[in-house]
Amino acid sequence: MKRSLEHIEYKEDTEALAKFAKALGHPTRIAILKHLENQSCCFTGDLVDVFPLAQSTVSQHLKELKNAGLIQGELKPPKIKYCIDQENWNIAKSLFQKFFD
Amino acid sequence: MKRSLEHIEYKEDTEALAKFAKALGHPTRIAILKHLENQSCCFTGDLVDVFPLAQSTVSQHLKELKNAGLIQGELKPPKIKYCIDQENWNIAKSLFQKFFD
DNA sequence: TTAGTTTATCGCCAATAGACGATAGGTTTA
DNA sequence: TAAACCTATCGTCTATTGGCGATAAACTAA
Repeated sequence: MKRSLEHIEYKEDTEALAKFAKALGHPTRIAILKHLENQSCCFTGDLVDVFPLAQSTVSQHLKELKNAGLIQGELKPPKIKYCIDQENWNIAKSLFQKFFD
Repeated sequence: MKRSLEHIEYKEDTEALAKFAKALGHPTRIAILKHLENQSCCFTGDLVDVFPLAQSTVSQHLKELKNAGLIQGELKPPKIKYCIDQENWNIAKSLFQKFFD
């Protein structure tokens, strides 16, 4: 994008909401989060079994969810346990709530 | 994306939520919608004045919001009046609500 | 009919996203 | 130590996104 440097300034809430929404903007990531809500937590391998996607692809989606703050990874060697990041989850929840009135 | 043809099948709600989220995944579009919530309605030209973006860019964002169903355009020649699509807005609202529990 | 106004679309370009296979980096177990 | 297991990262590819200017399309007003 040509204007990536001379960035438009938006309100903090607007940026935050867009960031969360962007992370939710792919059905696989929605499905991952729904899965995490049910199971409360799970490992990467569990998800690779659930979705017909390469392990690297699932890992990439997890990374994006983690970057958005929606999930967090806990080292349980040799596995990694992913859970909803409850704090940011609540922030996202209230941002969407407020947005939709 | 290599697998765009052999698409994964997700639940209807998952697809719908991802579609709405994707449309919300850009700060400009969030800002446009917030503006529409305040003004209830507005014309393309109004938004072009508000945002430091080319007219074609604003038009493009409006198109994406319309494709997602979040807004609708009403012909008021020679202008076009954009408003929130209340029906789909409520659908989106409840999908996000349900998603976040 | 002509000119002006308003918005959508087209064509282009750079950057990002989404998929994959292959590889690397841990940890556990034999 | 060696082998096995689990996950992240790298490199590559294609599709999509987001920006712009220029142009087209549709309507109004002179």
